[in-house]
Amino acid sequence: MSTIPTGPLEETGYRLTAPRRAVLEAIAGATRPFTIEELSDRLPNIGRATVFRTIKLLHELDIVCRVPLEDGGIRYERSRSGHHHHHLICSECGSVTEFNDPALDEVIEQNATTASFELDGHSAELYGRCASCQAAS
Amino acid sequence: MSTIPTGPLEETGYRLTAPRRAVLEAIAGATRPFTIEELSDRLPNIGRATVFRTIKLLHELDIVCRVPLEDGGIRYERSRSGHHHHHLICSECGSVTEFNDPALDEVIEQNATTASFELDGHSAELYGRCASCQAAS
DNA sequence: ATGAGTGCAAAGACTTTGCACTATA
DNA sequence: TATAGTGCAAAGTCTTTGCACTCAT
Repeated sequence: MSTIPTGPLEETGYRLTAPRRAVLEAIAGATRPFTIEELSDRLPNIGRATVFRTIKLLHELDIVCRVPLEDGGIRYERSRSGHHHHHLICSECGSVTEFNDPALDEVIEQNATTASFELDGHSAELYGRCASCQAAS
Repeated sequence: MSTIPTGPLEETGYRLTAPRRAVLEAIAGATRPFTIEELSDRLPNIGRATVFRTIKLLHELDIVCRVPLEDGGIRYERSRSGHHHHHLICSECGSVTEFNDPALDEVIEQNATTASFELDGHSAELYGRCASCQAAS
């Protein structure tokens, strides 16, 4: 079970309320990137608006990050502190696996430099079929 | 001025109608990635639903592709035939520049291979400030 | 002529907002 | 206790759908 990162909230002057704790726990317990709806369903005692507001806040504080899907949909997941990563998204079972490759980040930075572009952030998502779905067919 | 690619529509058995021509022209004339709303505003005589349906169709036929923005928004642009490319998206002026880097694609493929992932497609977007916005500040 | 395509308006899905109430700091 | 945060319901957005009509083939 993961630790719930309450620090960033308190440190930034936000109040640590029961609904926020509940959202943080649900996020910490999530086994894969989730939609607002899934999160909200898991938290029936918390208003949907609050879930939206909380996720928006956590996203601003970099506690959660967005996972853009191929169909334009969006999921969220806990940010690994400071470690930027990318995703392997299975279009068959929907599983999302993280990976990290310094070479990839480097190539991206090189492209930005070449274009005289001041890089703030980037996203790289790979879409296809995961190993288990391949094995299953 | 770019040529309007009507071929893919006809070849696939879709009818080449006046509204579709108009959408294709608007796309060909676009100087930067557009939203459905912008496109629809440019085509006041065409029903919004038709614009949605047409873009959906063109996206399936790979005539347009999605440009995912950092804030989760989506824009579209003409696909360069067969040439997968990536974007430099300026968060200040909103300009989108394409780039292409075989090294980037290669690193991505390597990661997929390492993870035994069957790669269908990928997206890589770089967010930051373009050269002119840097110069302007 | 005939069925794909269209426009309109209604319905849906998703997200935000207003406001009175609650509870943290 | 002062005010950030919450819940609810209403209001927005954005997108899709139903249906009768039109038009490309």
